[in-house]
Amino acid sequence: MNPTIYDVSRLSGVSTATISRAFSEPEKVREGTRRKVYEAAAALHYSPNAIARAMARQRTDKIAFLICKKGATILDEFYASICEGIMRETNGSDYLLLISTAEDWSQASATAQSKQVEGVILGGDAQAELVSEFQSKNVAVVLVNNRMAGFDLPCVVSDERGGVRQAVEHLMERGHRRIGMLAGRLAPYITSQRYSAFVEVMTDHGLPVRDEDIKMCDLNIQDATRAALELLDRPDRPTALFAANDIIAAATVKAAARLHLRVPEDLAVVGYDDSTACALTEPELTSVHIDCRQMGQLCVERLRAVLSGEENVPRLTVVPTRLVVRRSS
Amino acid sequence: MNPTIYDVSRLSGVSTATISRAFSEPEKVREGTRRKVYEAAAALHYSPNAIARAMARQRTDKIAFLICKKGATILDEFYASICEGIMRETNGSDYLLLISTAEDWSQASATAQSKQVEGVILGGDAQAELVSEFQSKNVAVVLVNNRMAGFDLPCVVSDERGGVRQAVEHLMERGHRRIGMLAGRLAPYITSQRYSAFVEVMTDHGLPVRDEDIKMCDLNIQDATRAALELLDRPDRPTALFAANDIIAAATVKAAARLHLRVPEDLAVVGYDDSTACALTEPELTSVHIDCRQMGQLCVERLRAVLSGEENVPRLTVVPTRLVVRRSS
DNA sequence: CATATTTTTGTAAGCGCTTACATTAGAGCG
DNA sequence: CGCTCTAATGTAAGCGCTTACAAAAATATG
Repeated sequence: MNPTIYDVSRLSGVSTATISRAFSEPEKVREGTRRKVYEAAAALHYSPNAIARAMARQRTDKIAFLICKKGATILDEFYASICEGIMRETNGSDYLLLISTAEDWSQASATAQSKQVEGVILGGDAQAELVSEFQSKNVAVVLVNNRMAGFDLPCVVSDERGGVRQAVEHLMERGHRRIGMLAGRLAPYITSQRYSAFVEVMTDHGLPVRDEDIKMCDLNIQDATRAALELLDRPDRPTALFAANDIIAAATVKAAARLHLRVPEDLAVVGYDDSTACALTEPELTSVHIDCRQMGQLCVERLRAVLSGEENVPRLTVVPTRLVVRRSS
Repeated sequence: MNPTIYDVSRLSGVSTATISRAFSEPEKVREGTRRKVYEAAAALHYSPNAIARAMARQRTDKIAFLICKKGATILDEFYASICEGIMRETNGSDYLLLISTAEDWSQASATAQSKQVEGVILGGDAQAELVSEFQSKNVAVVLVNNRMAGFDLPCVVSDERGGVRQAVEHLMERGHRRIGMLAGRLAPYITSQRYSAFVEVMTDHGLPVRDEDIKMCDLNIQDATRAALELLDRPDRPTALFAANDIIAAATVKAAARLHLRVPEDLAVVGYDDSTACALTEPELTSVHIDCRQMGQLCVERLRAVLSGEENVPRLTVVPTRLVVRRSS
């Protein structure tokens, strides 16, 4: 059996109340007493029992990172990186982090409720119902890489439009005027952001956005390869391609190889996410780097702020991106 | 405030003891009573408070997946997949899963202690000290993809030797007799397993293992590319290469492209792990698939068994691998 | 030095469950 | 129908902390 606060009390001759204070608000106990307490605690290898503490305090200190998406999730490098950031920020703290993936919101909500979570960071395509559900149960919510109209909650997002701008303007600087895009389907928020930003940047620079230079594809390498081949296998093809993510960019490089196009001489390619995939292709991919770790850390900060009842927690936090130039452009 | 067991008691006219039983051992309460309880609970949106339950039961139902490795961890597809399996198996259950990475064992141990974990699944290169520490604190331990001499605990590993055999014999079937290997440094257990298995298989088939056909490299694409170039850039090169993992295999494909060797005609390549990297290279990589998800699930099963005091929990569980043949061989 | 004020410490009542033990209801039987 | 035996239910004492409130000690004040 682990030692309890009573054991420490007996050994140190100090009351349990004071011992409790010595651990949770040390400034409220006098130097000498505090020392006695710590010594006794050390001698007994005592450390406060988190369960009992949670019980008495009526708080669980549990937060969750919930990825709402079908299929592989934590496997997705993007979410894994955010997760890493969240873990980093959470590790030393009192918070207990619960990581979970949920396919539908009722499952997510059930999990959160039964595990007594006080706050959640929602990644992926969280539906509005889920958020309402949490709010009605008084669970704090922070959204990551998503935004939701009609809800008043902190969101942490990467600067998608800025990232696209960096990528596309980089291609322009390299002299490209005929720039196409391989846009992804299926990831509503991100996809639409990247596509519309692309159009915006092109327009800003007075370049035409031609229908035949734009293709949509699913976010897997097979379909992306198919789309890339269609887009490239004609004499009148663009000289540069902006891919909505690195997987699509890698597919583009493969398609180029099959068509005997040299990258970057015949075709420049820029990806998005700066994932490990970038290093694997020949040549390596230029890509837009997202600071996922920082996003994760920021999420925890926001959540902590909400949970501790701070006023004026920022509603929108935009994390800047950075272009990493490699050999594909 | 959430409803408590007393509220349900009042509404249903049943004692708290019976209500408690209705939730944790329903077979012990009579049909009619049980119905009354559930109805009242539903009306109040009651669900048992896990904290209080843990407090009373003197069990936390918390388990942890601890990845002991420096640097990126959850980002590593291999661990992420295991993690996925663990989450799957854990999700519906009463267990609360804590996922954490730790660079050194004292940190790991501190985390586990302060979070009141009852059992841990240790991934990565856990040191013996850490295991002793846990055992002395009565925390159940299961090892994944690792084995530790001198400790009596369940281990779940993939069949490394079998996987290597599948890969190498596949190359032999394709007619290769001059087979080299790019072995990884830095991951003690796995690296040594794969290397020695390679030597074993070659020897079994009466093929020579030539020093100049074997190279060690770090597990990153740069160093692997360097090693692959060294290995391949000579007239007397092997006709097939077995890479200790997919990253190294991808590097090999890159090196081959730079040397204008056609894959698989001039050089066959087989990787290991069957990671997403396989699909990204041109041509796609033949690789050995590890069923990480199943490994994760098995870990939870073993841990559950140990925690519930079962006798004769299997000490070693070997998960079979499967060769996935693609265009690189 | 006595008194008022502030700081530190102690006492004890919960927090929401579980469970050993006591009690009661129901079943089985002569 | 009265008795025994078993199954179902209830009573109440914790689980290890926190914290409101009371008491005591330290410090400041006249």
